[in-house]
Amino acid sequence: MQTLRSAPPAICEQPIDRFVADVLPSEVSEVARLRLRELAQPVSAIGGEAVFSPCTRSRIVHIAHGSVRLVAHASEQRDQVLSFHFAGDLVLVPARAAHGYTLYALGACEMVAFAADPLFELARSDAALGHELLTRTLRALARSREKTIALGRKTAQERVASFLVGMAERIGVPDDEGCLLDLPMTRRDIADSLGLTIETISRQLGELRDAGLLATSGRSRIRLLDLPGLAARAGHLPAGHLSAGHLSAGALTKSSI
Amino acid sequence: MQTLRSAPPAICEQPIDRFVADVLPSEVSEVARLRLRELAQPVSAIGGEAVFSPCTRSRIVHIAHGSVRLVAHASEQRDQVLSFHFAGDLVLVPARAAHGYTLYALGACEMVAFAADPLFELARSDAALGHELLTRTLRALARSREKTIALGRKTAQERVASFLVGMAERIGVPDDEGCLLDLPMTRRDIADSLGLTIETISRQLGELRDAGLLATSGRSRIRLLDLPGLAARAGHLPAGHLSAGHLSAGALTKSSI
DNA sequence: CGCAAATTTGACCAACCTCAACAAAGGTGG
DNA sequence: CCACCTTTGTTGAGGTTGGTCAAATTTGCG
Repeated sequence: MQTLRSAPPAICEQPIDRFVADVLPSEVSEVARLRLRELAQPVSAIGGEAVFSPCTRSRIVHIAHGSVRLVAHASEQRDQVLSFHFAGDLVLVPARAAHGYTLYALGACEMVAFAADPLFELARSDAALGHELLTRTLRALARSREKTIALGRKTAQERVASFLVGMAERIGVPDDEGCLLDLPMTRRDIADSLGLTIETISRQLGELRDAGLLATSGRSRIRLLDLPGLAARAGHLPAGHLSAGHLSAGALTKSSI
Repeated sequence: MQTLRSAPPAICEQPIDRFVADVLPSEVSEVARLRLRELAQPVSAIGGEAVFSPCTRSRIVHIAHGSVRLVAHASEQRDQVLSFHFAGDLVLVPARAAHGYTLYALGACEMVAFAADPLFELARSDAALGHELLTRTLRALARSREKTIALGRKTAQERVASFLVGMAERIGVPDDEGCLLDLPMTRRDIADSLGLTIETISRQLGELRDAGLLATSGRSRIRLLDLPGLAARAGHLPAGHLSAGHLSAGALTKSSI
């Protein structure tokens, strides 16, 4: 991956190189690569920091290291977390419209940001880049729809179980006795993501613990002891006959807008 | 738009031609057009009919005439309407994954369906088609996020007001005294879309009527008398300083996946 | 070790749901 | 064109889930 130009002495991989490796398909034209490097804008943030406070122009952000939450402001004191994103993901932060949007770092983050419009313009002429953006946007849409189902028609317990199963797929570490989760977000983040309160999150986690489905240790460590049991409580269809389509569960494991 | 091949004697426009006119950018290559005609699958449905009952392969459906609702089945007796779509829109009906999905006609419908995979494959080589699909998918994502905000953090009244404002933008007919809506969906459809019950929809419409914001006549006719007032009750940011970005409110008016 | 922030737990409350009865709409057949 | 009838929508009474407020407890950092 010889993509460095004026190679800065890097201890670890530079965010821009991580972006190239993660997002650019090998068929992307050389001219598009150069244009992307022109548009790329490196961004760092520390935990809790608002990356695009009042986001005035839509942006596409690639997460090289760390994790973030994308928040919509429904009103004073009412935030809705639209999505969580981890290293390797691409996030679309929309410009203010009917609501305002902000991207917050959940911990120290290294990112590469692009103004959305020139990026989409570039995709108009480069089919490989366009296809990559389309694929990721479709994944984001699938996740957003899952969230719609959860918020519209699921109980508090089902929402929490869905959240845990979803996080297990994305950042869970397989383990002899289930799956280990080290959540970078607080209870408030989870509550604002699931349309609940921190108290309800706490109570539901307690119930799932009492039911033997998980064990907690400290603030952020959760061991999932019975993933199928959790999926059942999440109101998911029984697994096993999932189709192998373009957007099947497996395809959703990594990276999305 | 000379896209007819073996011109069938058509009284009105054929669905496939409507699709070509609505969706295909003029730059789409001739070879891609031919391939699209191969993949296209005309579909008709009457009101209430399930178009893809248990949707096994992901599909992209273009609505030539009529309107539809995309439904996710959270469980027996618990449906969530993910989106409504009208003539000119493109809908992605996902294959069964964690939940099952079905597309229902809201009235008599003429559509053109595609298996999603070959369509995306075609977009991989044709940048213009890819860009069109990307643009529409981004709109769908923006709408889905709006719904997430509504379901996660809005009261029943705010949800109903948001719904009305959104429908006004899509199918409202401007009128000397506000905006006239002729809703093709039932109260149940609205309830399943907003994560509420039909009784709550009815009561909230009653309150908005008593507040002088709208007038109803019959089951489906609603006259919106005070759009700014409704937008305020919807919890929207005050209008006026909306950015002109790729996905600003105006750009969302028509067509999406 | 001390402390501020995060989380848990408990008691109470309200928004919305459930169940039930009623009214209106609008299609059908006479 | 009208009476009937089914479907859809409205209204009311009471229950439940999850929210609110407050206090106790834990975490993990300095």
